[in-house]
Amino acid sequence: MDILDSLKLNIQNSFKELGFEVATNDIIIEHSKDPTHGDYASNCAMKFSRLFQTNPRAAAEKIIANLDMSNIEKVEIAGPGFINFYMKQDSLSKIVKEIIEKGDAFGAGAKKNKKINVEFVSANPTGLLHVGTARGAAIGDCISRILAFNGYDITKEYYINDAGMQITHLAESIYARYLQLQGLPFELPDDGYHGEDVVEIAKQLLNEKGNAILSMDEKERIAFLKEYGIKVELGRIVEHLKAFRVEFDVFSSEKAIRADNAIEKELDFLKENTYEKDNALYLKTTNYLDDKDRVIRKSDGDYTYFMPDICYHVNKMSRGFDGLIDVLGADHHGYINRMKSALMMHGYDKDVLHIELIQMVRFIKDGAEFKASKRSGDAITLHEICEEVGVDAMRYFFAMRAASAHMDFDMDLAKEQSSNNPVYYAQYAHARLCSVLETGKDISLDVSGSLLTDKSEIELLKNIAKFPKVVEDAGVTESPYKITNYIHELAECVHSFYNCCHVIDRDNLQLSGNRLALCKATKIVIKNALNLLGVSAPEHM
RNA sequence: GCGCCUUUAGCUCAAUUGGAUAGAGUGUUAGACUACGAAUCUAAAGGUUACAGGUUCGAGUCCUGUAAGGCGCGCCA
Repeated sequence: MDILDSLKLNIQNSFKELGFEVATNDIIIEHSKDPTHGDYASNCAMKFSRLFQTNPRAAAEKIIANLDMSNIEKVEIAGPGFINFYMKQDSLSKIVKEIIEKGDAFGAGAKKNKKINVEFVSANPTGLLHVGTARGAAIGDCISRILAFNGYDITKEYYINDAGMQITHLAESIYARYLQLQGLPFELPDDGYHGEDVVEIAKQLLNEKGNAILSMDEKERIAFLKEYGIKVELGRIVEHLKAFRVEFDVFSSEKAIRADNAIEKELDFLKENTYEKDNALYLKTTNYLDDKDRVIRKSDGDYTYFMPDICYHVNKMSRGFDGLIDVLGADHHGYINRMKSALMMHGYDKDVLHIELIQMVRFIKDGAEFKASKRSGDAITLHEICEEVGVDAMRYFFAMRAASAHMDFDMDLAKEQSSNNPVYYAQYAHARLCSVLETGKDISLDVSGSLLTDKSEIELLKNIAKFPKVVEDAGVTESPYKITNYIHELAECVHSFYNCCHVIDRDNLQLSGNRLALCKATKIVIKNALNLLGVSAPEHM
């Protein structure tokens, strides 16, 4: 059992002795920010002072009197009624052994036996991924990794909108370029895609098929070009995402979802929640969470985007997931309540679907906002920026901030690849530890940690010990930035320790053995933490 | 006009979900290698948490109002 849990239990037992039942989750133990407040602190005396019908400090006295002191050096009551704990050295240092034993698994949560589906990116395969989608890709992937480490069964899914108008526009654009390449008269559609990538596809098409496309009738041609275009575009997207260390378990196609009359069946299921108005079919989402009913079938007979998406979400639930997470751009926020409403019509709780909104990224270039548009083809692609900035820096940068925070991406700074980038700070700490361990590889490790008493060593011990709690917190709040904050804190401790404690001293092998073991344990934690972000932990830089 | 998000140090962001003196990075200033990696460390300076009320032992955090910015508000996706 880790040190925080045992403290909680200790306090809980003390309450029990006094005749009060308190849940472990209601007992909060904090890491003291200020060393004069001890190693850990609890506000339980203040929080539960009502139980005691006395003031918090007097309540604290009673709680303390019933504590088991075997791991505790001393206890103090401070301020309005905080209880500050000073731990015995060995209760802090035993974490070293535990981490080294658990290795890659240190920090992982127990199996939850819950299946969670995380859908993210899901960009239309109509062009290269641009940097705007990169934030969603990074955060979606980090959330998946964090939840998996917490013990959930995670399926990462990409939804391909291959049945809508956008794809038709893509097909028309490819055809226009195809005509152009052969010197024939052509016209780029207004709603088309004007990027260089479409020209590439047309060239490839010409190479493979020659002028065979010309002889197709329009319907056949569009169908063929849609499929052809999607295959090429999606292939590139997948390739670039892979380079960004984002890989999906499942690709779902809108076209496939629509097959087998799925929409009609769904409509039939929903029929009591629909009504016709002006020849269009409305879904009564206002009966649930929405502020407005939504059209699902237009007056021309086509379905709106919402309709197949309902089928898609129902489809996901039917595959046995306990929860769905959609990572969407913040401009889709109007979408949350209508989709939850649709799922509620199926009897699901509104909380089975959790939508993580990713706020807009503003790109700054040469000190001014840079507007990038996909259709005009002047957007900076994910692929380009990865090559310039590096995948580690990109991923860390995006993970660093809460998804809900508006964020500026300074392209010039990012491209600078200077030591300003916080990812190097963490990676450097890891590389340094590796280097020390290499230098002292002939010295046998002492995992007891009994000689670790320096202030910087104690700080480091406390920090590596709290990793499992950080993982859990980042999991329940779906917040990768909590991992980056932690990594930074940890790296700070490492560098500080490194500067004031000389690790390898051949005249004092016992102390060296203690410190090398601490280095090894810390190295494991940094690596595990970076892995949750999909950032590498290099041994040399 | 309505809805969602945001407002904290010069700039970019945190604050253990209501706790102690609001913290990091960056930028500015002053120091530190004849030892394991100076991409580092040790300090200093920088704040009326947008504003006004309210809730309580206690508010950056919760409730109300005001102001500023972003994004939505389609039989588009």
